[in-house]
Amino acid sequence: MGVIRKTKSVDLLLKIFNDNDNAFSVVQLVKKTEKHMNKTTVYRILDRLEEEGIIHSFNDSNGLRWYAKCSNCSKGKHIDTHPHFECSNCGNIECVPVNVSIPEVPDLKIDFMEVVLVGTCKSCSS
Amino acid sequence: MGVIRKTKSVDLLLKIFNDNDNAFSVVQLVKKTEKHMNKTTVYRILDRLEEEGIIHSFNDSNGLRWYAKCSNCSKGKHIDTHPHFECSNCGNIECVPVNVSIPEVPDLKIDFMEVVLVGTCKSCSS
DNA sequence: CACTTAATGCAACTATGTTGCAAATATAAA
DNA sequence: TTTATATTTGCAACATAGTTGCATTAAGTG
Repeated sequence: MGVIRKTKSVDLLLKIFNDNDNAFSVVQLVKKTEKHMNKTTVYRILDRLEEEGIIHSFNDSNGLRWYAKCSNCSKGKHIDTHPHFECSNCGNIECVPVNVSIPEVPDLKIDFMEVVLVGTCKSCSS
Repeated sequence: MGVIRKTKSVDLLLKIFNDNDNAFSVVQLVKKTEKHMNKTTVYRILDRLEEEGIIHSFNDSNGLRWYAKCSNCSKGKHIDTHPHFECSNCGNIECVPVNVSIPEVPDLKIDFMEVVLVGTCKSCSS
C-alpha cells in the first residue's frame, strides 16, 4: 500500500518543484494548477509526496503551510532541520542550507525543531 | 490613540495569562471566555495586548496562533527570540527560557526568528 | 454629569483545509 | 491486449480559523 502512481497531476506538481528551488505555499500551488486539477487533489498529492520524503512542509509566520523540495530527506526521515527564510517584503520563502542544532532542555524530549527566519531577501534589499 | 481601556473583557484575559505561565491558543482562549465575551473581542484584545508588549504570539506546528505572557518584552520591542516547546502528545505549549542565536546567512537580512520545538513534555513522558 | 473615543456584539464573510463518495485511471496479472 | 483491482481524482459539502462593517455600549476625561 501507499504506492504513488505517476499521474498527470503528480507529474505537474513534481515539475513545479523541480523547475525551481523556491518553496511554495499551498495557496500558490492550488492557484498555479487550478486549470489542471482540483484543490483537493493538490492537498492529497502534497501529503503523499511528503510521506515519500520527496518534499517537506512547514508553516510560515502567518500559519500558512508551505512545501519545498527535499534535498536531504528520504522516506521515514522526512524532517529536515534546516531553517526557512521568509521575506517580509515579497513574501517568498526559501530553504536555508545551514545547520541549526536542537537545544538541550531539561525535562523536555525534543524530536524536531521548526525554524522560520524573517527578514528581507537579497532582491528586496537592493 | 491606542490607549487600552480597562474593561471587564481585558481584565479577564489578563487574569488568564497572569494565573498561569502556559501559552494559550486563540481557540482555547475563545472557548475559555465564550460565556463572557464574543470571539471577535478576544481577537481584538489579543492584538492590542500584543501591541502593548504585554503578551506575544507565535504559530504552532499546525499553523494555529498562540499567545503567552511576555516576561522580557516591552512596547515597540515585542518580539521575543525564545523558542516555544510544543508537546505532540498533550498539545500544550510552553515558553522555553533559552537563548537561541540568529544565524548569519549571506545575502539575507534577518530581523527575527521563530523557533518551535516539538517533542514530549515532562508529564507526558512519565 | 456630559462628552468623546475606544471597545464590544453581532452577523456576515473570507480563507484554508478536510471528508465522503462515485467515477476515472494507472498498474499488475492473465 | 484485455481484465481486474486498488489508487487517484473531482465534486460538493463541510469544518474551522480568522476578519470586517456597523450600530450600540461603556470607559475615561473635564
